Amino acid sequence: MLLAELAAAWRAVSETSARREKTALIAACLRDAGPEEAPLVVHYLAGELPQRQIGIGPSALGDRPTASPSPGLSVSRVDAVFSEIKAASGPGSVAGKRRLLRALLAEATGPEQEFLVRLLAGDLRQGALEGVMTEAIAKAAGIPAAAVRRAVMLRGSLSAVAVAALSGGAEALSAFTLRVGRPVRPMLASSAPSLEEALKGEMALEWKMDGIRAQLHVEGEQVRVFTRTLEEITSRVPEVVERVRALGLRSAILDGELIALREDGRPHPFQVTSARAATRSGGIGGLSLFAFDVLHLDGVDLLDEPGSVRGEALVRALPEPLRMPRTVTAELPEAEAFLAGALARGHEGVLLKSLGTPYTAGRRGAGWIKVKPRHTLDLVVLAVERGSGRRRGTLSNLHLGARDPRTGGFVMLGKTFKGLTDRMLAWQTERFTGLKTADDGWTVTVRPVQVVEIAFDGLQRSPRYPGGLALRFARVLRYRSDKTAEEADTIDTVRALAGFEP
DNA sequence: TTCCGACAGTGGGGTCGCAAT
DNA sequence: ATTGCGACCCCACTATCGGAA
Repeated sequence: MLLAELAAAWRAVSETSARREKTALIAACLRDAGPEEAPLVVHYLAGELPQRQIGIGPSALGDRPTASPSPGLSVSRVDAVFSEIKAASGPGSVAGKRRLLRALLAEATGPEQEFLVRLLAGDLRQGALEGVMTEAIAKAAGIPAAAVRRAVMLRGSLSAVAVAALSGGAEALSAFTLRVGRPVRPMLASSAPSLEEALKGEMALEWKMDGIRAQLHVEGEQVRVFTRTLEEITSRVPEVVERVRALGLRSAILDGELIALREDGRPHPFQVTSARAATRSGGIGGLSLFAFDVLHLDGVDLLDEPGSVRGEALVRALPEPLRMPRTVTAELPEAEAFLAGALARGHEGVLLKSLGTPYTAGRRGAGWIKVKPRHTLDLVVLAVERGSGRRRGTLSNLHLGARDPRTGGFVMLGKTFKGLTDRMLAWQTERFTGLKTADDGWTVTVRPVQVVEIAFDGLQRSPRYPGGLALRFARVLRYRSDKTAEEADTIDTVRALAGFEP
């Protein structure tokens, strides 16, 4: 298939907002691509590369050569060049990667260049990623979307499933089953503002820890560990591998959290856990496992079993210190006490899990609900950045500061663009245009007078901001035009809230 | 006809490894 | 030795479409 056809399909998908039309366009494109190139089309139109990452980021995409006048590039040739770029490493490799990329772009026409650059930047914005792609595969192969979705969750790969579906139909998809050693998409949780809203009848409650999600595959002596995105991190967490190997499980797939704990059992800040899990040289150690689910145990698949059955299996499989603390209740006061216990021990909150639902991998369903307390501060807007994509033409990303009573100035604590409705976006664009004091084309500096109420999950040490503190997951609740900047929260309040010296 | 679940989009801070400076 | 870049951990929230009720 010519890249030009793919680029044209992308253009068409971008230009319609109807999902069914997007699905139909992509399905047609999949049928046009032969069996060789269909997996590439699936990857590209879902905004991914089969190589995953090739070492090309935004800064490498800046300069483009003159476009070729006529299309000649095939989809498989693009794939070959991407592999070549990925393979480049060692001294001089950055320049080498860029040379290869430039040569590829020189072979492409204008629309093809546009597609390639947007693909590599992760910026296709065609309103079709995995969800729509799954529908399109189903449509192209003439099988139910649910069958495709399930195969994707079990196989962890869209393109592998697409190939099977297009060549072998529903029958080929039934060959994708749970297999020890091959990670599945993890089940995700939605969130609720309070226990009252989340607790519906009898449910399991578990601590919610601020660690790294991990899926462990055990087969006799062999233990492998995967992250939420199915990256393998076995070699980075030898202490966890050893601990699980020592249990002598015959075969198992476990789901849980890895976290760095202090001697007193309280959690380290997330930054410590993250650093330990990211260090490849190994040997740092110090991560503890808290498993909360089991998808397979001793030859028996459990992921379609209800939560209660999997809970019992987990108790059989693991000793208590390796399991996430858990209780089962239908009573609000009991749930509140459990949440208070989790918070008192320094954890984020709790998860509420329905006892009846199976492990619905890869979906953020209503089966699991997280509840975390929310902190708020009244901060002052110091500057605003221009938005992009659908926020183009607006002032979107807010720079937030706390008042410094000693200097009369403000200490920046981070940015946020979250929580804004279109109406708020329109209002703030107008408001901050009126308060503008400087404009570098991207960031508009404003008179620091507008107060905004910000919700956030916690404070962390920051090497970036002047106060040595940054907000975690800040989002806008509402503008406080009833307050003046002199009434905003001070940096002293924020420091006291942090509970540590920056 | 209205409601609601799923999806895509818009980005946030921090850390590591590697290559370039 | 330091800096810059890419990748990947953690993540919240709104708008929209289209099927369910």
